[in-house]
Amino acid sequence: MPDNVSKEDIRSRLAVRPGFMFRRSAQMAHGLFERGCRELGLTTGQYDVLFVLFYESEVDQDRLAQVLGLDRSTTGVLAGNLEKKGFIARRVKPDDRRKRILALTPEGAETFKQAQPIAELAKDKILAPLTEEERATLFALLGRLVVEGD
Amino acid sequence: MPDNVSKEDIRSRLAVRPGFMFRRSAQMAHGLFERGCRELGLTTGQYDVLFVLFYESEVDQDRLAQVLGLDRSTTGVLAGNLEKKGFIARRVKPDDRRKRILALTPEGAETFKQAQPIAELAKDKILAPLTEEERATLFALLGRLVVEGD
DNA sequence: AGCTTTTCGTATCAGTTCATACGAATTTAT
DNA sequence: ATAAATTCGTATGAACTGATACGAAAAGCT
Repeated sequence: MPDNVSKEDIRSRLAVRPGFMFRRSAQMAHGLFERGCRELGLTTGQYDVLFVLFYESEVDQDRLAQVLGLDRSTTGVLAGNLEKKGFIARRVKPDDRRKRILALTPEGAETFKQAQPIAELAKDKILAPLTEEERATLFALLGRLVVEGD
Repeated sequence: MPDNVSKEDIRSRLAVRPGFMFRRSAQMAHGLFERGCRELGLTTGQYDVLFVLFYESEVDQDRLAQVLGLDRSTTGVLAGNLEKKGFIARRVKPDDRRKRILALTPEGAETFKQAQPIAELAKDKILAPLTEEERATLFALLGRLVVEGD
């Protein structure tokens, strides 16, 4: 147990721990997006759901969970909050009554479109310190870590 | 609103969004660590606190929050949970009675030591797909995104 | 058909995270 | 020295996240 450790020392120790750096990155991206989206009342998780629903139809909760890499409980909470806000609608799937089909409402689609420029701005701010090439490198590396199966 | 979008399409759309990829990375690291640490009853956030306290002494909550990049509420909850488990002790700082000095208990230090090999193993698993050089690149890039000020 | 297993969504509980607001203590300004 | 502003911790409320367990529905098996 060393003593007399400077702030820089502890910071550099933390800076090589993947768990810590990933949490900090996610936290920073989350904060930037949400501060920009404050007036729309959209959280990052909710934006992700609208994102999927905007580009894909006939999505049930289980599929949504798989695509977003979430478990069923979390997906249910997210969908519930979006339904409360009137941004998505849930209906039982006729062929398989265990499943609920999710779809954007007109308000949900409209809100998603309004959030697009905010999301772009947040993305730019987050990645501002990196060149185009470095951004590509970063996403390529992360893509190899984040495996589909989970 | 395009239709007939394949699973790969939506995945590749998500794969270039920093918010999404950072969340997924953090989620993966978090899950790996916590599954390994199950029997110790340590979460990643709690491990981070023990990590700082192990290498630094006379840490008050505000300083801890700064180093870990957390706000005061979160830090208070984390410290409270660790205190309940008997892993840390809190005492009022004599010079400034607004502050609480945090310190590892012997049990806390012991548990941290036991968690070390688990943390190393999780780190190896997470970064397994990358070479040493790629890992260095990744941390260098992330380090430039995660700014100290916030 | 009838029984078992699997799948999908939900409910509950715990932990993390932030925003906001409040009380106590300190510091600064007048 | 007294008043105002700032700082530190806490309390409350909301959202995200996973684990576990449960009920309903579908699929598989005998």
